[in-house]
Amino acid sequence: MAVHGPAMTDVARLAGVSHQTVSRVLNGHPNVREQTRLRVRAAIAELGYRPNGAARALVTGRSQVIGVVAQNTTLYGPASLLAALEQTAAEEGFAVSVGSVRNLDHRSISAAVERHLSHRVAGIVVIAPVESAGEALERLPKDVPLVTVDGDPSRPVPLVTVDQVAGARAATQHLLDAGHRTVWHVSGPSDWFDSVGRIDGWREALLAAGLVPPPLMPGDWSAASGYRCGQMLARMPEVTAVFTANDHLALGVLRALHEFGKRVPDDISVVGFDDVPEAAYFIPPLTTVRPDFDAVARASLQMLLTQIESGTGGALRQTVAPTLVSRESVAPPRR
Amino acid sequence: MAVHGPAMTDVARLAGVSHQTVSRVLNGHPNVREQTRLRVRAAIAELGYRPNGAARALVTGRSQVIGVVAQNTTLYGPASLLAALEQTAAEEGFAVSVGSVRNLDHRSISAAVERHLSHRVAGIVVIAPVESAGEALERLPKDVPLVTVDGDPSRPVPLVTVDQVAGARAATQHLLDAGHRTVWHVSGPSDWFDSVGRIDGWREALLAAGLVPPPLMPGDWSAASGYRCGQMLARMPEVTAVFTANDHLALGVLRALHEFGKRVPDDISVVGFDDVPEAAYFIPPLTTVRPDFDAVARASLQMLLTQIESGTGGALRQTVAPTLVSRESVAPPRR
DNA sequence: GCCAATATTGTTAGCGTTAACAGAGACGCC
DNA sequence: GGCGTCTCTGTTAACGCTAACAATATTGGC
Repeated sequence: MAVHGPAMTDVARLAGVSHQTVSRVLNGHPNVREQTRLRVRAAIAELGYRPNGAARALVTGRSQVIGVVAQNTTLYGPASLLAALEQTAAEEGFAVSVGSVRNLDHRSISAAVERHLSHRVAGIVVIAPVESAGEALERLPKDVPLVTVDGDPSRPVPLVTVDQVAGARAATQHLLDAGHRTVWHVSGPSDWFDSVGRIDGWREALLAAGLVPPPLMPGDWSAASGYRCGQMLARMPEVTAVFTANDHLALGVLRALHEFGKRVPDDISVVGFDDVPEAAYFIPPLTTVRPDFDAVARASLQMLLTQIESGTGGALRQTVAPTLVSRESVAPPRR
Repeated sequence: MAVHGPAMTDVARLAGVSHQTVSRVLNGHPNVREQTRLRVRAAIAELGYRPNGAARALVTGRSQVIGVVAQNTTLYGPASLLAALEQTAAEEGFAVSVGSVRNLDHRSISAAVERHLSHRVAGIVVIAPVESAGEALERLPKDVPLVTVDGDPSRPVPLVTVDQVAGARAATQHLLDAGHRTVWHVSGPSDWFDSVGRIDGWREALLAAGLVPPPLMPGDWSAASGYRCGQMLARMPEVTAVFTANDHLALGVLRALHEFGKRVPDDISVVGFDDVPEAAYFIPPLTTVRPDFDAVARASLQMLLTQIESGTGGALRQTVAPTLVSRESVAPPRR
């Protein structure tokens, strides 16, 4: 290991210039003669020189790294977001450092943020979809660019979020439009903002149609909990339409209905949320709501870069609209 | 943003010691008087001092960061691996920097590695499950600790991998044990080692039973390709058992079979691979093979840390055995 | 061909940390 | 009591880079 690569001075010596000129070439500084630039580039290539990010970070006070704090990066949503964020960041020349957290409480989040700060990240993206994270975010150091994704809409922190309410409203409305008398909802955990937003959207759509929302079936995002709720729904003959807070819940519901001999969409229509890649191959293919994770990633990175460059804090807010993807799990009710 | 936090000298001044003593306290150096240590700690706390990782990385030549190069972190396998890796790394005091790559070819991988190297990461984990990555890995700089996960078994590079062959053999054997005359296989893309290993295991099990493997059905991991293969399989009356290279392929197969009126497991048994969380809620619940991603993550990090500490290169190799998870998608064939 | 303006390059001084060495007490042993 | 040996602490010099300034070409206008 021992041997370190060549440093800027080595390149400079080989190219017959000062290290500062090398630095200028590297940073695309304008006033460098073309001929010199080429000589330097050749020297860089010949030595296989690689700039030392640590040294640069030390002197500029910022590294070209963006820290991400997230909880469960195995879930489809967070995973997609992280991947999209990383893609986008790479295009802008930034690396992404992940700080997974077991719980999204104050301590855990602060600790993750501290870790990022001691590496002098240029900015931080917090994927903080739950209640308990909110408080932590306000107490965070104000001197680092920060953006939250799917966080608490009521906090004065820069926020990018999928419009859960609109998505849920669209899903519910879609079922009502198909002719259903009412729509049941299997929700996510109540401390997730995503959950709350989807519940709100569902409720709004029903109220707007002059309907009284039926009791909520609370789930926890997992297919297992969807299955349990599905078993209950299957036993209630009046149920003809179900909107689930994500596709995995829908999968569980579908299986429960199947076991109880209920046919989808003939007996009961189902709409999910997320549009996981497999949703098109559920039995039957699932009508669902697709959030645009790329757009969210782009928006949050953009917001972060703006802060980084301008130095402005500012509590911006941006919302990305999801789209309804119509497949075969919805049909008019049989009378 | 402007304002930088306190530096080590500030802490030193407040504690009435030299900055070097502060450094010693921070790094747990033995020869510091207890009283001094406490005074320093108090000063650190009072100022909210945070060590500057960049400066440390500059002087030591290594940061407390581990770089991960991966392709599609949205897929269940890579995502789980990444999450597990991050968890484990955090416990050891390391941050994880992700370098996603669009393609796993030489150029892309090298570029990602270069990015990590210029940040002077302590080590690199390459999740390189495809053929085209192999070459790139051998050309990589030898002076940085590196471990590959699910890489090319034939290359002289430290490697941690799930025992694909054993997993596939177990899956196939499980179907044969149930009484099936032969087992068909829907595979992953042929340039993935995971794929190749699973094909080998399937073939081995059949050959060991004195059977001639039926033609391979090539898929690409997606439910869509599983669906296409499933449509073909459903038309062939002699097919009674299918082993798919992952659970999403299985999902596609299940749906195709369902559409063709084939019942699982009554008419055809299906076994998947991965044990995605939803597999237990497929229709019917899927028998599958579960790789232990945590174990893989632990093993690779361990291997990496060993290299980091000892400075030894060494082409170690470690294999993690997967386990068969039996559910309802397998039954004896009807005669 | 001369001067000012401009383009290009070089020099110097840190950034905040660790490593290597040096110094100052305290202790024990002959 | 002198001296080697610890234990603890301080001093100095890098690490590789960028920013600020200084110095040196080069250019254009007359």
